[in-house]
Amino acid sequence: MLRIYNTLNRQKEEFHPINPDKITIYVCGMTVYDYCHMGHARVLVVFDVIVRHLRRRFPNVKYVRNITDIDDKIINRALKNKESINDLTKRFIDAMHEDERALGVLKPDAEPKATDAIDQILYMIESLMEKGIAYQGKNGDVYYSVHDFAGYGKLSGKNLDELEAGSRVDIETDKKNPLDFVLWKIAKANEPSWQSPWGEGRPGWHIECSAMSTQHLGNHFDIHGGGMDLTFPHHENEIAQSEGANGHAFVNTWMHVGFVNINEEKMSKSLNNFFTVREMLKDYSGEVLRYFIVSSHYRSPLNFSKTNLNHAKTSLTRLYTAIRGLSASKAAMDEVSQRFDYEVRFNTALDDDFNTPIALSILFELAKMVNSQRQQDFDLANALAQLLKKLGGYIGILQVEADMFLKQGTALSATDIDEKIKQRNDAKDDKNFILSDQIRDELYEFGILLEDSVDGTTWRRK
RNA sequence: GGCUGGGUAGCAAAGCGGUUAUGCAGGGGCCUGCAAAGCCUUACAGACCGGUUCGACUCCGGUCCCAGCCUCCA
Repeated sequence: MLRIYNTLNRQKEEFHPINPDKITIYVCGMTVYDYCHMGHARVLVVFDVIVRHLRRRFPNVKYVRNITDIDDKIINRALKNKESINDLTKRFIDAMHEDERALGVLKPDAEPKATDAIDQILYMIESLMEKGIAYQGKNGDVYYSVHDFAGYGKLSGKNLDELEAGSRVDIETDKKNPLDFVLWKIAKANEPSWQSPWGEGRPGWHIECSAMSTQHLGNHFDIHGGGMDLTFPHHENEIAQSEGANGHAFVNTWMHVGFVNINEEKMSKSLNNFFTVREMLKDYSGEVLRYFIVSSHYRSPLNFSKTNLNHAKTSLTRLYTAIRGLSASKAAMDEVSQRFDYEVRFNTALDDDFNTPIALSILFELAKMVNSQRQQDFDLANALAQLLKKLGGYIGILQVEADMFLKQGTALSATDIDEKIKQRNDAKDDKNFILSDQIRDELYEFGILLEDSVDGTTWRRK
């Protein structure tokens, strides 16, 4: 039984799909005006893990993750860079796709762009106008009237009185209420714009997600997710727009991913304390970044540091070391999967609100079993190693050859290393341990670690 | 000020009203020419103060501290 923490009710709930034959999930993706940072990476990886699990649990899952490609920040950045908006957004969409691949993130079933959804956006705004929930201000902008939607605040646990009491003085007199938000913005000179019944303009932030999710998944769907900072106002406003326009329950389960922190502080653009994915990929493989992300629960804060990234690398090395040189038939693997409870426990962990730390701990138990059986029962060790690799695949790790992971990124070529190993083994045969240790130390300086065994000497990067 | 979360061993990170989380690091041992890897073994927790209970890290109340949202943010 799958249980998911629902922000709407602030508790874990049994997941009851609207239609078990077709699970529907929408995640708010990037606004594409810059490279993905680790916070974006976390959302991408977390929902990748979630969707992988849903796909094993249900026959058909439709996963939609949008791209917001029109927005003030995009316009400003394009102006600053002296490039067209199209060039800018295309560049960062491509970069995002590269980062995703490095992180082992599978493609969503649909990846709609806001600029391709203008018709749906206009249609939705018209519905809101007809129902009297939206109005056009004196400046021409179209606003959503929060007082005309009864459920406003139900997701973020806010109520309008408190919000107004705490809100900063807003001098914008075009709005009836300071909390009203823009649905359609009248274009200024040289801004991209589309025709609309209210004048040339562009969509406000929030409406594109209501329009795209409805377009791809219908008025009512199962799961909607994003970073925790989207709870308010973005998701609150989406509910107001969609339920206001459609007169229908919008989303059953709202999921929010915790922040990536640096020194106990949220990583964010405004604090300028962010690290981009591609920056980190210079020093760490995408799989290490991915492991780092799944090593904590998705709702907990994730403290970003080199130390913690190194921990992730060490942990992953242990798992790869366990499966190194082992393989078994599917039949043998299926047999051990039945005989032991690792797979059941692994799935149970993921069923409990996608508890990846517990799932990982089971992988380590399995690794220990593999290692201890290597001498005792080699066939069993092989089969268990295969199972370990399969379970890793459920969360998108352990899928490259162990040697590739263990040897990647060394300064010396494999042939040079092999030559050194041969020299060392000759020295060892002559009992010249001073020389053999010297060669080993020399390689260690290059980040190469030697391991002697009965089958000979192997190496891996430190 | 209002509303959310959270404070777990040296570090990271979970579950759980009573039984080993897990990984790294540490101690002891096996293995090794010595290492590395691996195995066995061991120590180290639950911010503070009360309460409930036969028994609380786990439930309840209070105190302190931290983070986040209330403005663009994943």
